[in-house]
Amino acid sequence: MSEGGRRWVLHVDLDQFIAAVEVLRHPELKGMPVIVGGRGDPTERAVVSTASYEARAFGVGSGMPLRLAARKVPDAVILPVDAEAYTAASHEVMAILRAQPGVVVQVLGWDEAFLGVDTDDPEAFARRTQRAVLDGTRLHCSVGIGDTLVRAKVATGFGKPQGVFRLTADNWLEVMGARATIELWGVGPKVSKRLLGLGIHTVTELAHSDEAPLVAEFGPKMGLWYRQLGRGDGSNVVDDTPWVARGHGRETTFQENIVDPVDIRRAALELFEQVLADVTAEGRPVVGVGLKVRYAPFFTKTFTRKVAETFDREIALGKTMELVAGIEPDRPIRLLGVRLEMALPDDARDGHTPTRSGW
DNA sequence: TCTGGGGTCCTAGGACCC
DNA sequence: TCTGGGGTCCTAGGACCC
Repeated sequence: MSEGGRRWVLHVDLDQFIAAVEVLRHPELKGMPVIVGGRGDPTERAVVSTASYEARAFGVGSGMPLRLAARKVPDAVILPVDAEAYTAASHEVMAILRAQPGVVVQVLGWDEAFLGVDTDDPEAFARRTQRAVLDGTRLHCSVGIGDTLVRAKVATGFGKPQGVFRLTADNWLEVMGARATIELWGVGPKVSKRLLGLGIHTVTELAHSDEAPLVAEFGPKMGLWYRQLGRGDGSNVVDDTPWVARGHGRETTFQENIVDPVDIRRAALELFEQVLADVTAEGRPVVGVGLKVRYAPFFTKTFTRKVAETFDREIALGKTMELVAGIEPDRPIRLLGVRLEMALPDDARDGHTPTRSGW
């Protein structure tokens, strides 16, 4: 199966995936600004899931409030999120990726995956993979090539759209070194700010930083991890062990804030039943319950409770309602979430199941 | 402009035990 | 009044990703 050659990591990322799937089944939308989000109603509280490149040209991006996006692009076609359609398209793409010769596939989400492959010509492999995905699904993708997972993941951004880009130890600092740390995968607004507080602005500065201040600021694990991230170093192992969910949750944003305890209890109960159905379908005992409350205007609180390992609905429900009783009275609530943690299956408890950080 | 919904993982600090 | 050292478990909360 193997082509020989050295080990490469490829990161495959579908271009404007959700919008592209919508255009495939609504061909008349091709070339138009398409925005997918919420229930497709820009007067509701919701955010943008994906915008087509035509809409992005107006400054619309994922995570932006739908209301604002609609104002920026008055002519946009706004569609509701259709998770089932995207899941189906995703399965088709992943099946094609797994069919590539000699490849190990680790799925990261709806629209992206790592591929591990031994080859002397990763660019050619990437191009063949793009072709196979396009022929099989009519979807375009970009491919990052790296000698580590981190470098492959970051490389993809330079390949978009429809391109291929390679990042290795040889060109990592040349390409990334002068950039701000927030451009690293896993560094967000908070961490980049705290890094600035340590005098670290760029990727190069992070890569060459002393470990002591990083450890003092972020702890022994994350401190070292961030420096490694700055170097692009880390694992190059693509792990196709099936992902095992740690839990399931449901949350809902109320179009009108709620404050009445009766409404709160009813909403919590409804969410609980939905999550319980998801968890029951997996057949694993519940080991914890969690509640997430977003008070208006924007302040989030989470509570968790451990539950004796149980399948018992009443026990889990009782703990959930204990948490509900702790909600601050008289404060308007805009979001409520219920989450159930599940026991890991026996064969996954010894750390065999992959984790999503730590590479 | 006003911030979804689904997740994961890490850390701090308190309780408790020996 | 001043109070060890080590460990585990649990909860709350922070941060990030797609």
